[in-house]
Amino acid sequence: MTSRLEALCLEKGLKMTGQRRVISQVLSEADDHPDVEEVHRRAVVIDPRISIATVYRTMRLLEDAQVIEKVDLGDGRARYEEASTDHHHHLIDTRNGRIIEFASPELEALKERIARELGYRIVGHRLEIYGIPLGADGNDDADEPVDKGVPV
Amino acid sequence: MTSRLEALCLEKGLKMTGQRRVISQVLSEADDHPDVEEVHRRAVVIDPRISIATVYRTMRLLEDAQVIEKVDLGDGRARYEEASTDHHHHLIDTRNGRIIEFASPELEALKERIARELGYRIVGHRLEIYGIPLGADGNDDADEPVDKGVPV
DNA sequence: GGTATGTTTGCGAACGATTTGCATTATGAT
DNA sequence: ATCATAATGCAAATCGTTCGCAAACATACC
Ligand SMILES: [Mn+2]
Ligand SMILES: [Mn+2]
Ligand SMILES: [Zn+2]
Ligand SMILES: [Zn+2]
Repeated sequence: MTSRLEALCLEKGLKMTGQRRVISQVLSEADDHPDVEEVHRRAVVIDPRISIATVYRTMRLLEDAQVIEKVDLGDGRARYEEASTDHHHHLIDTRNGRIIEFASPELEALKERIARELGYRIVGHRLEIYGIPLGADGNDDADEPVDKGVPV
Repeated sequence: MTSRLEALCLEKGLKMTGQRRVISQVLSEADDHPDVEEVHRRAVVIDPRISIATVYRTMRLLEDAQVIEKVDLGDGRARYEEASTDHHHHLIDTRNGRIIEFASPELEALKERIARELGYRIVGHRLEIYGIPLGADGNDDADEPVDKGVPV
């Protein structure tokens, strides 16, 4: 019954409350990039006495503890994913918000080289690509389910 | 006396008000990536009867007219630069916020290739690198002037 | 140059995402 | 079971940004 993230939290010595357990479970079961409202929505299904403020606080806690990572996908809100996933970036289908994950060693190497040539050591970076499927010019299925992220 | 951006606005047939002239001048003279508050601060020096709301509205107008471009550098606010500059990305010095511009044809090509392999046509993309100078481990001059952007 | 018409402005209020103060409740260690 | 400390819920505050509305303005027309 203890979720993957709950175990991680215990390892890190975080005090485990009921709401933290539920949020950990929600995040463990998520295979997409939910924002805080979405996490709250899913958490409330499991236990209705969880406030949005607690979700905000817990997300920050888990982020600080490096259990989850914030992803900025360009819409106004913060989205999250498990930190244990391999490093990757996101291609956002602008027709419907669907997110495709990808990794590229060449890209990582190139970015290192660019920074080095500018005399810098990289401490972080961000890359997103926005696109539409090849050969799709209309805005078909503009209302399909969103962010069925595919694990990298 | 008519600034570069003011000329552009006239070409596009925008109604030229006093405040739009001033904001155009401020943006024409900027060689960095000011946010709206900063544009307002600079505008007020030239003519004190310019409200922040008008700056917000004018930035959006100029962005829609493709006279300026919004840059998201990861701090909470929107920053802007002239749209006429060549395509480039930003390396942010995390010690002091200084911004270094760079362009990389290899990077652009690679990104195209990645998207194509995923079956997508790119409609936009974003990349920023955060770093500290090679051989700088302390946080020296953490309060120097910020964002002396170097034209690409 | 005056005048009508539609735009733009300034102000403050509204906004959406996130954080925070504070009184209440729960956790984990005795 | 007790207790000190940390976490929660709620509402109010914050930050960047947008919006409604009445007043001021730009431009086209006489
Ligand atoms: Mn991801
Ligand atoms: Mn730039
Ligand atoms: Zn990367
Ligand atoms: Zn690029």
